Amino acid sequence: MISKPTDSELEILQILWEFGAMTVRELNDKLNKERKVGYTTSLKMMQIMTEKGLLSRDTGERSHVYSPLLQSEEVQFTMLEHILKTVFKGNRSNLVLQALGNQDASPEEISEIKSLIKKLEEK
Amino acid sequence: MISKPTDSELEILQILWEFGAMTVRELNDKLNKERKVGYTTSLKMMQIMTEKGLLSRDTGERSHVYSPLLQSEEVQFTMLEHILKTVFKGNRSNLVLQALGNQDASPEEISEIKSLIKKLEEK
DNA sequence: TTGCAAATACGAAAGGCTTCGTATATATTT
DNA sequence: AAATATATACGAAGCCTTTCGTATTTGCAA
Repeated sequence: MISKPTDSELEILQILWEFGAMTVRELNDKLNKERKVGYTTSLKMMQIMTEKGLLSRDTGERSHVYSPLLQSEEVQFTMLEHILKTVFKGNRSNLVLQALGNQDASPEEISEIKSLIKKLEEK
Repeated sequence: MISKPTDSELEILQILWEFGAMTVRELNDKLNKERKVGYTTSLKMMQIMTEKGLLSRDTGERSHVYSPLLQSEEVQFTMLEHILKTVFKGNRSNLVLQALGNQDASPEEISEIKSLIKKLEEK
């Protein structure tokens, strides 16, 4: 069973998914473009995430290099299934409707979604 | 700004959304059909949720009656927007695709969603 | 080789969540 | 009225998350 990362952990995972494996220094720099975070805070987070099995690290060099152990799609799936149960009582269509409808989904987004559905049907 | 309830809080909100306002005793009974929870645990949770503005309570009778202050749709919206940002980098179509595709969305569900989209377009 | 810079390790504080025990108040029953 | 049952109030423990300070190690440069 795949764990549900915290928001702070997701912040870190997002960066690793986008840019690939990197050192604490590199990740902390990227994080600091969003908000102020101390270096040792990032370090500690990544160490804990490694313990938890969210990241792996290569200690070959002095500066360890961290990689995500989960793919973004796996976490997306886990998170969606979780709120599907906890806030949508398992009603998948309702979730999609809410995702589509109750706000500013542009016509472009909607048509993109329609074509995705078409592809899905062809399988 | 609407808060993001915890999983335990959602458990309680789900029950209140489904069955309407009720006392701690009633809610605790329903909760205990799912898992073992002490009465004072439910009580404390509901008191805290009241402080937070998630519930209101009527103290007219000896047994206070609690009601949800947020509608289920509001929370659904908040939760979805949150994971849209944190795990989908704002890509709404991707979220919908994941909700639809990477699993057992039945043909019935898909066609239901298509008709929902049609309605959405007509607005 | 001594000193400075940069990295990791570690501990711990602060705050939030969940759980429950105990105390107290209020009804109900005998 | 006394005993029992049922409610709320309150405090606190245990755990997790986030943050950072300090200590230690490692590499590089003067």
